[in-house]
Amino acid sequence: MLKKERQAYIIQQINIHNKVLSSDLCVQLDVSEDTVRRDLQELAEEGKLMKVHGGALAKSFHFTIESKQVYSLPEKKIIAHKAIDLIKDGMLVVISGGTTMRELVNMLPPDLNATFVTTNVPIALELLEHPNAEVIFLGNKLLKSAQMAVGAEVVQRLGQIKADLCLLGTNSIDLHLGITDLEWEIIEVKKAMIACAQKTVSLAISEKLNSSQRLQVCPLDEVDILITELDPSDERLIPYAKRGLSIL
Amino acid sequence: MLKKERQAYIIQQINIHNKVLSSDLCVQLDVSEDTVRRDLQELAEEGKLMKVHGGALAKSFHFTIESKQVYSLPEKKIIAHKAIDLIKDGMLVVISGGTTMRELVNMLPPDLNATFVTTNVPIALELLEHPNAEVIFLGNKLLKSAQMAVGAEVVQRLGQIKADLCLLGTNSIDLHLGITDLEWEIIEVKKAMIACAQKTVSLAISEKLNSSQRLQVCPLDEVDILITELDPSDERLIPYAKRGLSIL
DNA sequence: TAAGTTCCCGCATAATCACGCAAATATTTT
DNA sequence: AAAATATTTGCGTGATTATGCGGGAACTTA
Repeated sequence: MLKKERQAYIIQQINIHNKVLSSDLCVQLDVSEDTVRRDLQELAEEGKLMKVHGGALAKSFHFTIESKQVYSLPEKKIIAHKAIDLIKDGMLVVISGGTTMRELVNMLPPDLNATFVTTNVPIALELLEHPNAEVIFLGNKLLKSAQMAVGAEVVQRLGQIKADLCLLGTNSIDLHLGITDLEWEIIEVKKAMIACAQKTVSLAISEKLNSSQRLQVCPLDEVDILITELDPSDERLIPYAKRGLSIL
Repeated sequence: MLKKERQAYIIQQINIHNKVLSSDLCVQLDVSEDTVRRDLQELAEEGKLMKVHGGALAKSFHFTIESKQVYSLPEKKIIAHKAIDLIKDGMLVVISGGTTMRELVNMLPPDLNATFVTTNVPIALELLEHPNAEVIFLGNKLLKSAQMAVGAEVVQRLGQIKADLCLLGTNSIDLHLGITDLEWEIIEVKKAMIACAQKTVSLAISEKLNSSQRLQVCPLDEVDILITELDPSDERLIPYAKRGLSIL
């Protein structure tokens, strides 16, 4: 069996199970543990997976483990700042959750007169502190992990809205699947958010570029603008620009 | 199971429940307590959580506890404690806003399995921290002054609910007008809350007795139970008892 | 205070890893 | 096609890591 084949098999297993054990692989592939380990190491260097003691995990684990609850990372401030310029007086803005978004809300100019629609509780609370923002919370059952309202009711009500802008906190974005996320219920809501807005903006710090989770929120061509903390000319962004996204 | 996998699971649990017990984890993950403890310690060193005797807490939990002590008047604690006894497993509870209510939510026993309906943002956020509570947020336009959703949409959806209990944070209560409040939009919602519940409970600290605002929420006879920090035999409560309210 | 947990420490065991080397295999050159 | 070169693989060795267990200390709770 060829090396490439083996590695393809490993990736496949990772995609299915989100993890592999070296011990399993060396039986399935009929090679020594060393070989498996070397394969994993190589794949890890290519960023295809995450090597750990005893095997490897899908890259998505990285986000669970490294869940930076750090509120104000400088990167997030930069992103927030860029995004704020897109919001004009009188706009109706649909806004998702996440710490970047909270940062953004916090930085909104006090004299801005816009209406915000959200399903995320901390964001709503933050928006309430703004002197002029009108806040609409689409409620329903709340999802604990994301602190947001989810479900058919929310999706339906989003369908009745025609927004100018959709600001999307993005967990993972890559060229293949576009924007992806972890939980089905979140996907549903985000999809509806995108659908109801004229322009969709994805806010992602650069480390979330070229990573993907299991479930697709939307393909790349449904995203209009991509905002990262990087300079638009950064090479990491070029493939996205080629796909027609505006980069800020 | 891989170590990182375990740790990811722990982080997930922390994100959902804001806390974990070592004893629970070592059953769920099928490892010894030592291993769990070592995992927690490691995660604590990385700043992902906060280790405490018996388990670990989310890092944010600490902050919320500290900020909570600002509004924790002892009277409110007493009231909250009395009210909690009314909430049983499986109940559907409609709950309004206010600091007393926040105190109450904070003190809910972790093993309580109830569903809560609210329109108040900080209450919703607090409820999300509870490990077992199901939270339903009825959303719409948010009223800044009360940090809650108001409007016809909310009233209508409350009309579709049949709740066991309505916990009402009360600004003013007197013998003539019953419960009163300041703003029209709040009144509307509170009325609907009372109407949809089998039992209405008014939570008020004693200084709010015998005071009234401009607008009536409901007359006294629509309130079933009145909870204050006073002893039920206190003379200030006797007139209310005579009007048929249960006093706790 | 006393009982029951939980924690901490060191140790033993087993699994996993890293490294060098030589054999096997693949690729390029002649 | 043969030789030369490069790459890949497996194995042995010793180092590193992960885990469970015992015993005593520290903490919690009644």
